[in-house]
Amino acid sequence: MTHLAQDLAHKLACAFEGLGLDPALGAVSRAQKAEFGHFQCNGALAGAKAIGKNPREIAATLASSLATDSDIALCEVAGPGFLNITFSDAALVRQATQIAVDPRAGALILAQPRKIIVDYAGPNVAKSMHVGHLRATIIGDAIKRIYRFRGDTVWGDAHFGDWGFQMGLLIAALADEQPDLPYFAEGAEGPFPNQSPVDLSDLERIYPMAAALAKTDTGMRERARKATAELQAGRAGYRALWQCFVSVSQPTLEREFKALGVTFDLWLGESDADPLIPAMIADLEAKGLLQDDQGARVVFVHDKMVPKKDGSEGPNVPPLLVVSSEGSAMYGTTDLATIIDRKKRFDPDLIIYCVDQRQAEHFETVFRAAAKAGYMPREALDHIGFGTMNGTDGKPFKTREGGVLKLHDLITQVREKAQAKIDEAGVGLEWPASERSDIAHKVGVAALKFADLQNFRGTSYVFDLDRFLSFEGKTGPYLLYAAVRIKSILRKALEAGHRLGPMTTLEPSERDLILTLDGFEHALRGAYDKRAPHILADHAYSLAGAFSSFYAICPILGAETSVLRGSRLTLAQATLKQLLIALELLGIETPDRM
RNA sequence: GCACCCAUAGCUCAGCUGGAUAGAGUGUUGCCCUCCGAAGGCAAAGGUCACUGGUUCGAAUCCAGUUGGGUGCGCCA
Repeated sequence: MTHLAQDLAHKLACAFEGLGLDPALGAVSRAQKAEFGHFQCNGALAGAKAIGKNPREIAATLASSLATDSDIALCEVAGPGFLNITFSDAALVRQATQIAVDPRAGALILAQPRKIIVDYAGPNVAKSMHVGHLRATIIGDAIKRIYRFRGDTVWGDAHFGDWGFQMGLLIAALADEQPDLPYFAEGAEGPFPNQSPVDLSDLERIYPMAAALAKTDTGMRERARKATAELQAGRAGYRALWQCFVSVSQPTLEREFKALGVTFDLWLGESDADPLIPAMIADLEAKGLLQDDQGARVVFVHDKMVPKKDGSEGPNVPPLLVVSSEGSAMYGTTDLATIIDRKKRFDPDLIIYCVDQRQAEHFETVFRAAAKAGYMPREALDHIGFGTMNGTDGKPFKTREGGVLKLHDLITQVREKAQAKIDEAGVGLEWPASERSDIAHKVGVAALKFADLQNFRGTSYVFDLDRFLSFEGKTGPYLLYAAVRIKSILRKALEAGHRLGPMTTLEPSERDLILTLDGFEHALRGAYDKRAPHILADHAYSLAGAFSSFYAICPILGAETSVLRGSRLTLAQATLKQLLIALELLGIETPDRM
């Protein structure tokens, strides 16, 4: 599989090299205007500086090197030294044909695949998911799919938040509320009842209450710390109770992931790393990394000292807190032990953490400690942060009632909106009810995911419910609509006995569509290298747009000749294939009709 | 106090190695369904790229500073 842009860049790179210049100058990009041709190369301008020559002369030399190339219809020097390149229709047709027969629609496979773990979503015990979890879930899922598609071996891990002080809080709060439960009896060894004494709604009521109380009530805080330490030390009653918390939380979380079409290869929890902690602490101690500090045991990871507000000096990066003064494992302890666990189980080349940007410093601390202790090199650990979700007022998002919007409610809303849209448009009234509701679900989830994935992950963004509920313009449903129309055409072609045929003469909109198809690999590589799914989302949108323009101008089934019809069917088929792959990599399912 | 991130059209956002007249969507104003699905297409209007200075033939992009906003800063995760 070759690509027009890549081949062109390669040819220009050779020409630059022939002039004694950096081959990287041969990079090309899609022309920004139709009159500039198909691609432009700006390397002559940058190269001119290096060897002190006129950029137009260099550009002219490059142009003459392409003059005899049969793929190039036109290559001209413009302005101060831009090179505008137009491909021949023969080259475009050849490229479209290649994509049409390639099962990967033009996407290459990595020459050197790696083993990668993607840590994403981060659901927690006792907390149902809200809109804030949306990004962590769907961005991580898209990253996983993109990496896997390009050839890496990838494990997605939910990294279930089932450990630490929050568990102690729940235990202490429940002990206050129902002290007679058998789990709380001193020295109780069990067996304990199979039936959980609480359900998720109990936990969701208890947890915020306990967390708030612990902020003001030192007694509550102490009881929770003690419970945390005892749970981690293995107190049977607490372990049994903790198991209940996990078992009532997990199914609800899995329901949400299923609705979003998100799956995990591993559902490991923070607790799974717990057994490794004692040995890890001993190891850190043996390596001389563990130090006593303010009653806790820490690993210092700073590289310099900086002045602090009280006038004293402190480390520029806070130390990793390994053992609290209560003797409990902390967030960072678990994360460090999880790295050891992952290394042991999977020996990954890279671990990607898809977690809120606000935790950047925490991960930096953990990664440095891991490198210092020799568990994983620093560059094999990467935190992919994303911004917070704000309301239209620019402040952290809240519903009108002032609470958080649950993910389940959001999904329900978009699905209902999609259902209403289908009903109102009167489409498919004769379709089975089950299919109509399935379509509504797919359309709704597509809207939800694309609204988020089209933004660069790094910055905070505004959560506007209306935007998520919009199905027009640059939205998920627009992409589905384009795909569904192609499916419909191909279905009708099949019924009428029309066949796909070789590509022939091209209209301008067809050339544009082919050039867009050609850019798939570039977009995929960008999304992969930058760990930024929005680059792929943008390509999918461009592709759907290029098809829609083509569709509006060029009749396919009603083409003037059967040769032309066959050619356009082939182009439509290639477009559909690539669009479906792109959507799948974004985690968006496409219905057959809508 | 220190550190990191951000500032682009009325609104929500793209802008890849610095490159030609800064792009989408939405909203506003037009036009297009006797013809493959109008959740669509075509077009117009709309920007001192927060501000100032610097580097460069050339800066939204790189550097410095200013202003405005966000986030974080050891015993929550």
